[in-house]
Amino acid sequence: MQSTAEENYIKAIYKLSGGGAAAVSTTALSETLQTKPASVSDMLRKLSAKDLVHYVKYHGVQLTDEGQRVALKIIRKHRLWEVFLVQKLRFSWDEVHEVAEQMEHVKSELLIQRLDEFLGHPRLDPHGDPIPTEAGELREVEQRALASLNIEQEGVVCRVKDSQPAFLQYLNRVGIQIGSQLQVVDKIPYDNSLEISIDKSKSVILSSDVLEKIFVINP
Amino acid sequence: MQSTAEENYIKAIYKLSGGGAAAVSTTALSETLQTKPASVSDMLRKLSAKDLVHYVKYHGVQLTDEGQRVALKIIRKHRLWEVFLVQKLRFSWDEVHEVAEQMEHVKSELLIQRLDEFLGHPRLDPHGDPIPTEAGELREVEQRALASLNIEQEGVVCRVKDSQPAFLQYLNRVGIQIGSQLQVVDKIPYDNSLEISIDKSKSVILSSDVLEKIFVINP
DNA sequence: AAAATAATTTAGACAAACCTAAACTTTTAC
DNA sequence: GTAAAAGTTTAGGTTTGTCTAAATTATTTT
Repeated sequence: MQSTAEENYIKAIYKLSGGGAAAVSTTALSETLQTKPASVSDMLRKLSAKDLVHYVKYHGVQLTDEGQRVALKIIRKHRLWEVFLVQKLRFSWDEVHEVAEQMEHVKSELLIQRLDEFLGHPRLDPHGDPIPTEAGELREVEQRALASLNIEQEGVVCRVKDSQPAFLQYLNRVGIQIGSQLQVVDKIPYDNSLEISIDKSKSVILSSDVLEKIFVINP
Repeated sequence: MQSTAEENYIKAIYKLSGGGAAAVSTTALSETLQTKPASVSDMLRKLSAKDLVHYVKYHGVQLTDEGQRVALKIIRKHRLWEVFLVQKLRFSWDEVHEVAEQMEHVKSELLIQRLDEFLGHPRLDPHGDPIPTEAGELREVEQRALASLNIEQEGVVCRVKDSQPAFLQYLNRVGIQIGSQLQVVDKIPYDNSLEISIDKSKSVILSSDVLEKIFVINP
């Protein structure tokens, strides 16, 4: 059984490596986790001793198969709790992350099984991220970044890859949510921003930073 | 804000003092919390510095008003989660305690407000214990221990004062749950046990230990 | 390819929450 | 009312997870 701190490291390694494949640097982890690089080194030695990561000094870490299984389990719990908070307790998508971050560490197999059942075995969380199955499988949906669309092309928002309240509140304000119909009205080559129409009505200009974080289907 | 460990001490003091009034000894706490008396002394000094308890060396602790408020908040969270687990996730009453013990430490005012609302502002948890209000009030129901009933007298089970799985599973086996109609069939003076009929059908003999833990209304 | 810079690890400390062993109070027993 | 027993606290140590400062390794620059 892992401690909360260990679980947070494993989750961070998973996210930074984009699914557990690539190696992750100490500095990257220290930024994500808001701890000093020296503390990260310590913890990596510990996770390595537990065979949750492959760790080569000065050359970064990768999750082992076991580490990956653990990561997917935590992510499953996190995303199921997010669905619960939004669908059952009327949280908005910018309020769920911090609370789910705490609930994901509650230890009980039965709890997660029953929660999944209670929610009707959802496939996606409120940000459009896929929920791993009990067996640890990620069912990805084909999708592309809004930034990759050309003029006139359309898409339906299926996912946003940033859970920070500030970003989600920004999307609330411009009127973008999961399911919004977007269309590229114009390209501004100067800074790679796009003018986007939302649900066939108002249009806004989105910076390339934002365009990289919004994903659509049927492009 | 209190740590999980601090919260567990405050909860234990509340329970052992029977509501925060009486003073509680170091040994009693060490037994309840499964820690050594020396560790309890340490923590009491710490809680005292935070003004959550009145602590006089060698003479036990009591909760301060602030400590009592904190205790009731934790108990409120614990009992609301128990209701959730039983009513929404089909847990049985002997499975909820351990999980609720973890969930009670999640920090979010909004979460508890919304959970309370989602559950329909329940007044009692699955063991019949009252749920403190948001304002920190305990709405007790008039009740008496089964042990205090005389021959022929009846009552409806409204509460059981022991959340240990072993005890609750014992009640499951003899067929007693919240709402069961009990009647005293016979008194056995030798060991103060009683013969009790359950829901006007089968009858069982309950030891005085057990009789002290079951509470009834309309006696 | 050596020197400068950046990234990383080791060494030594600290706080929280626990422990054991020893010292100290309080209570109980005679 | 003193002595033994029981209960409690203090002193010093451990583990987990963090920190700063110093040492080490890798990378970049020239």
